[in-house]
Amino acid sequence: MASNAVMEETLQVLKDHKLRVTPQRHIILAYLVSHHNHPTVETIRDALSKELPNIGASTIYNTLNTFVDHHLVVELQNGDGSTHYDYFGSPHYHAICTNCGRIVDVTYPGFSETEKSLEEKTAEISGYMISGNHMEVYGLCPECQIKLGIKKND
Amino acid sequence: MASNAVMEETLQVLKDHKLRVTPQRHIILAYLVSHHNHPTVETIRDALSKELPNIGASTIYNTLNTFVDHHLVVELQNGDGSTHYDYFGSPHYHAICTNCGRIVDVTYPGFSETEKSLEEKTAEISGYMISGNHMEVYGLCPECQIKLGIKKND
DNA sequence: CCTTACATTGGAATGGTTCTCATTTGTTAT
DNA sequence: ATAACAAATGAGAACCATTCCAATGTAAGG
Ligand SMILES: [Mn+2]
Ligand SMILES: [Mn+2]
Ligand SMILES: [Zn+2]
Ligand SMILES: [Zn+2]
Repeated sequence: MASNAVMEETLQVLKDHKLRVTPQRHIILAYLVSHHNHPTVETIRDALSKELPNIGASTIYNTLNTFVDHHLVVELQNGDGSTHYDYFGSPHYHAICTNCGRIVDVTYPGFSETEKSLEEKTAEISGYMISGNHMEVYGLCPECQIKLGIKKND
Repeated sequence: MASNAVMEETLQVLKDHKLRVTPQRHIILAYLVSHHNHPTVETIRDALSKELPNIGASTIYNTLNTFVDHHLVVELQNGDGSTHYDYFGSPHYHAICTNCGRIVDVTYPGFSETEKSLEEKTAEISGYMISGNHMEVYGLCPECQIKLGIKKND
């Protein structure tokens, strides 16, 4: 279960975004804030089965779509057919395993400059009024490298 | 219809990748090489209805998935629910309109360095063995800016 | 030309996501 | 506190992009 501090924080986030505070929204957001596992709707439903035993799948979809609209949450695909969700509290991007689908967070000093530069150049060239970006990197996670018997430098 | 030169080029591409040369593959690849409209499976099916009146949807999916596996083609989502496909002849990324879904190609001098740097840093930090990346930028296309009556600098 | 491994076909199945609508609930104003 | 209204919820049905399957067709090598 989410800590008291997380519950306070998420309550404030909902209020800041002028979103109606329902138990479902509060609990889902608290779950996302305290878990960086990039869950699917099913994963969330299972994880919250104690706190919200009767929640409908549509409510989870509605809630997550609302969070996405408010840029609280981002959507990710890893090739397994379902959408993964991620609370976007601090800027980062993702490395996605092409073998097992594992998604890990990545950032580095200077990443936000890279981002900003990409957006500025894109605006200049395309004429789009930029509102955001997604960067993803694909490859084999360390575990799959071992599992598949692949040598790094050879 | 695709030009003679395109047909020769795509034939060679298929051979280079040791892909069996079927009319369906050849025509689909030629279509993608000569159109940068980021089509869906339905778009492709409609566009090729003269040349391939009896092609099955599963054949188009199979073909495109094969091309994706061989890194000839990349998949894109623009939020309309279906996957868009793009022949990836030269390195570029995409600006996607959040209002109408329009996808345009972008590149700039130094882009490949940005890409390479992102991949190297990701490998270092995550331990993944990198095989590729996707970068996308979101915003309003020029047409939608006008349609929605949005001023750029104000 | 024969062989065979692989590709195509079309229809059915799948499954993630959205839709519908009756009911409940949160919020704001009185 | 209460009332009134808009918005959210949840169960199930509907949707539809994509995959699966078994039968048929065909490209490519010998
Ligand atoms: Mn993340
Ligand atoms: Mn493109
Ligand atoms: Zn993996
Ligand atoms: Zn647009």
